[in-house]
Amino acid sequence: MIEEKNKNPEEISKAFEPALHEDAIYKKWEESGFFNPDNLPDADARPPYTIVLPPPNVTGTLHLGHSLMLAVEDILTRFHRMAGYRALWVPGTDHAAIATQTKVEKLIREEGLTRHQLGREKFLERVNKFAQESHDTIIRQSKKMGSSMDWSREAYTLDAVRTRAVRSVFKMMFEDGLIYRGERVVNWCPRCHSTLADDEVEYKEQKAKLYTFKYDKDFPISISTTRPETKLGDTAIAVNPKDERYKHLVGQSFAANFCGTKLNIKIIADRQVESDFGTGALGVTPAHSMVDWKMAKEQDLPIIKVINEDGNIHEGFGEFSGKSALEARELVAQRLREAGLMESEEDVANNLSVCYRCDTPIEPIPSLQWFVNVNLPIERLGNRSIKDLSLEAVRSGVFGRDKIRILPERFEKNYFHWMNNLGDWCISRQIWFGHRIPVWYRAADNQQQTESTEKYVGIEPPAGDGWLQDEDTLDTWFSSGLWTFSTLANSEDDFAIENHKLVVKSAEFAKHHPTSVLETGYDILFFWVARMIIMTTYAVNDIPFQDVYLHGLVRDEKGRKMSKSLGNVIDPLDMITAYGTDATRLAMVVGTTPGNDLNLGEEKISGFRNLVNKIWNIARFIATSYGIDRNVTAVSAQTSADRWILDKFSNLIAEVTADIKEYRLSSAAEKLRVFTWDDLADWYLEASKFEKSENKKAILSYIITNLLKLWHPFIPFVTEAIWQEIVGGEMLMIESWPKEPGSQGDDGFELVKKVILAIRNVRAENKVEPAKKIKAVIFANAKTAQLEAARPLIMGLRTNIGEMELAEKGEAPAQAIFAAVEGVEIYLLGAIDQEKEKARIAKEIEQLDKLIGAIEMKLSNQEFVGKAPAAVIAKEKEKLSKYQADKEVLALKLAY
RNA sequence: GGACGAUUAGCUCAGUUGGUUAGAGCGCUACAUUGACAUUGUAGAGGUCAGAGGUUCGAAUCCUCUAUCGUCCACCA
Repeated sequence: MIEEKNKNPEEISKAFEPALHEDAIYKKWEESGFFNPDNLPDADARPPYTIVLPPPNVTGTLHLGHSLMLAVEDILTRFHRMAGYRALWVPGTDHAAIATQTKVEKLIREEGLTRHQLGREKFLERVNKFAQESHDTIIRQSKKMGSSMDWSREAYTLDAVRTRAVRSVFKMMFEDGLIYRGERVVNWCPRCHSTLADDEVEYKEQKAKLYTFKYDKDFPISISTTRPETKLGDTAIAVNPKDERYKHLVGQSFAANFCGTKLNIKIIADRQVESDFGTGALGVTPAHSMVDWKMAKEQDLPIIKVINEDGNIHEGFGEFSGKSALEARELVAQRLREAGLMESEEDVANNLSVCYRCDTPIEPIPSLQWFVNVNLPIERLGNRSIKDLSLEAVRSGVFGRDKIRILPERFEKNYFHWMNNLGDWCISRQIWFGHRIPVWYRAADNQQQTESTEKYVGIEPPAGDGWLQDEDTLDTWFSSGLWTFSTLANSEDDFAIENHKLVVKSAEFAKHHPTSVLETGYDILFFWVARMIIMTTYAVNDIPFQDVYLHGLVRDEKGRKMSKSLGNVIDPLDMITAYGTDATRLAMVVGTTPGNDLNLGEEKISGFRNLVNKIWNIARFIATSYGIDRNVTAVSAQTSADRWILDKFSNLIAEVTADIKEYRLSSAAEKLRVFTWDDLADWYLEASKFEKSENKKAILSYIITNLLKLWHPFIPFVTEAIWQEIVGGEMLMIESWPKEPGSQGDDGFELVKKVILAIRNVRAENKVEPAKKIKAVIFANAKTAQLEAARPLIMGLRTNIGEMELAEKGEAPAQAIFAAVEGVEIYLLGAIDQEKEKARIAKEIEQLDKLIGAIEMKLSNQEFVGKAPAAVIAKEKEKLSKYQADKEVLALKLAY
C-alpha cells in the first residue's frame, strides 16, 4: 500500500553513534552562521531573546557544573530560536583575578620562583599564557556540549572593550562620590606581606587561653580575651544593651593604666556582645578586629594601631614594642599576674585564622583600600541610594519593565536579607592579575600617599611626568558586575559617559538589553547577581536581566561535593565520549529543579543514552517501514488509534511549550520521554505495524518530524542527525517550533489499550499457549463502531491475539451498563480457572466497595458539601458513579 | 549566632502553588522475544510522604515544635 519508502534498513545504522556525528554536525551549525541572530531568517522582525553566558573562570577546564549551565542555556536558546525569537547567546570567559593568579603562583612555585622574583610584567606574561590555554580548552569543551553560542561576539572580562567599560564605570562612580579610598581592617599575612580575601583565610580549631582581667585595679569592669596584647589599643568596652550589670556605666569614660600604657576607655552598648561569654564585657580594639572596627566607626571611637605589618608590636608601647604578638601576649599576661589583676585563665576552643598559603596566623590590621559606598544618595536618581535602587529593581520594577524575577522564588528572601545588611564593598585587591585601578598619583614617594597627594582618576593615563598608577587591582566582581551590557558592545568607542550615565552605543545593546534571563548557580547570588543589579542599575539606569534562574550544584551520586581528593570527579568529556553529548545533557536537566543540588552518577547518564538510541530507532523504523514525508502539514485520523495519538501529541506540544517557557525543563523532557517511548513506540507503532497505508505514513511523518523539533533543544545532535540523514531535511536547528494543531479528540483508543492489556493478562494468568484459540466476549457500548475500526489493531498484535475469536455481545443489560461507564470490558471464555477468576473479581469488588464507602461518607458530610468547590464535588460524584458502574460490571461477570 | 533549604519506594529524584487510589528512572522479581531497538517488551512487588502537634470538609503540600543532614552569611572577644 505504501508507494515508496525513502530508506532501506541497511542504509541506517542500528544504533546512534554520537562520536560519528557530533563534531560534523557542530561544524555545520557553526558554519551556517545561525548562532548569530543577525543571520536568522527575518532577523529584524524577531523579538529579542538574550542570554549572556556566566563566564567560566580561566583557571583550567570545565566541570559538570558548567555542563549543567551550558545545557540549560542551550535549551532555552535553541527553543527560542525555533520559536521565532532573535536568539542571542553571548559567550565569554572571566579572568577570575585571585583564583587564576593563585593557580599560576602555585605553578611557578614548583619552579622555585615567587611572583616578586619574576616581577609584575614577567609574572603577568605567565598568567596570561595560562589564561589563554585555559580559555582554549573551555571553548573546545563548550562546543563539545553543543552550545549554540554566537562566537563572533565572544568577550573576556579583561579584554580591551571590557576594560573600557570597567574604567568608565570606575570614573563615573568616583566622580559621583561612590568610590572612595579609606582604611579598613583587612586580613593580613605577616609572612607573605599581603592581604587575603575572606575566602583565602582558613580556620583552624585550636585551644586558646581565655584571660579575664581588669585593665588596672581601679577599673570598674573586668574583660575576657584570648589576645591580651592587643588590648594595648583598646578604646572602649562593649556590653550588651540589655545587660543589667553594666547598664549604668554605658556612655561613661574611664582612664586606665594598662601595663604602663595609658588608655581612655568609653563604655558602649552593642547587641552583638553576648552577656554570658566571659564577663559579658568586650574590650574593643578597633585596629585589630573586624567587629571592633565596625563598632568604632559607628561610635566614632579613636583607633590605635598596636601590631605592625611584620606582626610585631608598634613603637610606643614600652617594653612590649618590637616583640612578636605571641611574645607580647605572654609578657602582658605575666605583668597582669604580677599585679594581681588576672582573675582567671581558662582553656577554650577557638578558631584561629591562618593564611591558606603558609599557615601563618593572620593579623587583622587596618590598611588603605578602595571602596564602593553603597549607601550614598545619588542626586540624579532622585536621592535614592544604590541599595534602595537594587531593592526596588527587584520589588517593583521602577525602571519601567517587569520586575526581576528570581527562580526559585525563595532566593528572593535571601537576596533581600543580604541587601538589607549590605556594607561598603571593598574593591581593591593586592594582586597583579586583573584590572589595575585606574588611579594615578604624583608624589615624591608613591608608597606614602596622603590625602593631599595629587591624584588623577581616568580612562587613560594622565599626561605629564611623574604619575604612578595605583598598585592594586580591582575585585574580579567589579568587571563581572558589568557583564550584561559590557558584552553587548563591539568596540571601546561604544561607551560614552553622558550626564552621569554610561551610554552604550551598539545596536546589540539597543536590541538585547536588558537580557532575558540570567542562568547561574545559587552560590553566587550575592557575589555576582546582586552586584550586577547594583552596578547595572547605576551605570546604564536599567535592570540587567528580567529573570534569574538559579541552578543547583552538581554533586556525586551520594550527594558529596565532587573533589579531586575524594576521587569522585566526573569529567563531562569522559561522559560525552562514553554516552554522547545528548545523553549527558539530558542527565543534567531531567530530575532536577532550580535551586536544588543535583546528585549525579554515571548510571543516570547511561540511562539517557538508551533513550537517545530509542529515538534514533523510532525514526529508523518509520523511515524504513513507511518512509517519512517531511512536508506533511495536515493529517486526518481514520482510526481510534490515530485520534488517540494525535490527541496526545497535540497536548504534548502545548505542555512542552508551556513547560520550557516556565523553566520547567525537567518536566518538559519527562513528558517528551513518556510520549516518545510509552505512547508512540510501545503503543502506536506496535499497533500500526500491520497497517501500512499512505495515511499511516502521513500521520507518522507528521508526528516524527514535529517530535524531533520538540526534542531538539534538549538533544540537538541526535535530532539533527536524524533530520539530515533519515528525514532528509536541511537544518533542524532553524526549523519552526511546532504549533498545537488543536485536539482531535480521543474516542476510544484508551479502551482498545484496555482490551489488549486485559487479554494479555488473562492469557498470562492462565498460561494460555500463544497459538491456542481463545473465545472472548467483548461487552461493548455504543462505541462499537470505533472498536470496529480498531479491530485490525487488535488482530495484528504481536501477542497473537489475531488467533482469538472475538464475539461481541450486544444484549440490552450489558449495553446499558457500559454506556454508563464509557468503557469496554472483555471477558475471556475457556482456558480460565473459574475459581481463581472468581476470587480475583471478589477482591476487586472488595476494593471498590472501600472506595465507594469512602466517597459516600465524604458526600454525606455536610461540611464537605458546604465548603468544597463545586468542581471537587462534581469530581467526587463522577468517581462514585464510575466505581459503582465498575462494580456492577464485575458483579455481572461473576454472574456470567 | 543569623538566614535559607532538605527529609517521599532499595537508590537518585519529581510532585505546577490544599483536592482521583502519591509518580518516574535505575535496581529487584516473573514472563516474553526469530522483521526498528537485548541500548527491547509486558506485568509485578516495594511508600503510616522524618517524628509530634495544629489549621481545614480535606494536608506530602499551610502553621508550630523536635530530630537528622546540608548551604550561605556573620563571627569565634
